[in-house]
Amino acid sequence: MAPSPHGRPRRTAFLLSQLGSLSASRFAERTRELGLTPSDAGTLRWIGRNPGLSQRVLADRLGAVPSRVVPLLDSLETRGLVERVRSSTDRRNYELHLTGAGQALLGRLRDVAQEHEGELLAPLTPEESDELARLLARLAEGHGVDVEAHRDTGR
Amino acid sequence: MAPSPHGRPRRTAFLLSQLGSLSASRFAERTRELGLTPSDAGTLRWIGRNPGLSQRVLADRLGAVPSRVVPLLDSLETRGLVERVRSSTDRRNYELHLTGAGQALLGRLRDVAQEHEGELLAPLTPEESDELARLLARLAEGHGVDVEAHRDTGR
DNA sequence: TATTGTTATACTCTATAACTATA
DNA sequence: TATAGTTATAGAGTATAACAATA
Repeated sequence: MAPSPHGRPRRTAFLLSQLGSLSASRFAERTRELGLTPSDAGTLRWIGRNPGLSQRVLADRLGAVPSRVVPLLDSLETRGLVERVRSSTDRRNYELHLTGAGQALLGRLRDVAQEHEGELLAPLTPEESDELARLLARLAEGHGVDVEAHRDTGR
Repeated sequence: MAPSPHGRPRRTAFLLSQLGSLSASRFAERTRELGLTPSDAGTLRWIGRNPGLSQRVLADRLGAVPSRVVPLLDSLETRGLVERVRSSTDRRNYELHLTGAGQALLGRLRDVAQEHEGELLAPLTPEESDELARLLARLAEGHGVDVEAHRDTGR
């Protein structure tokens, strides 16, 4: 890319990294208030949208390795948020479901996500927020980032 | 924040996290080709801009703890990129400097950063890139993010 | 023989606290 | 007594590979 009009190099990519990190850490603070890590939150989201999915598929969706989701689900199951049900058709794998408590928490999680969104975009006007959303969506599309994928970036 | 005009919740904050993570990991790939971690790169940048600074100050600038910068500098010093010079006025602390090789590598690092910027913004027109830079700068300012600070987010 | 989920292990990254040497 | 830097240790997070159960 060419330098900016004044000859000073642009740092937009770097700024994007910094703000992305800020957004992720602020969101992690909010999920922590719900007793969840960002990985917990992503897992609840995926199971909520795709009830009955297997651990193998969940691992793929999260961009994680199967052994990684074991302690993740152990923790959520212990807290009564998720259930592992043996598949009757293939007894090797589980069908994952949210419990009632899990669904309720997922609802609160969505509220929290919207609050987070509002706080993050507060410095912008509604028009600017719209424009930013458009530009980021275009950038994501150009780089093949799946907007729906919930690959948690961790902290 | 209010939902988007069509009632579907916006995911701009999440998109920002994802793209920030993408930007950081792509940059890490490029620095790795130079034999540097992102932390190495940030350290070279800070010393290059502030020759003679102490490890304590460097740690503050990097947002790290003093014990963290020890192995970082050990590695850079072993590779002949950085020098630790005992301060003559206060023999407790070091004055950090880049060697000639360190300065040369910092130059290549700047080239790499600009290439990275170009690749990342490639899906946008120049006008859109300008607009994105403006919006992100406004967002950073609103949240008190120091644009010059080089707090590396890690991977 | 292949696949799902599990366990055991190890590796990376980082922070905390104790230590030394100077001041 | 306070500060710069160092070392030792421990913790979080994650991946790799071997394993048991089922297909």
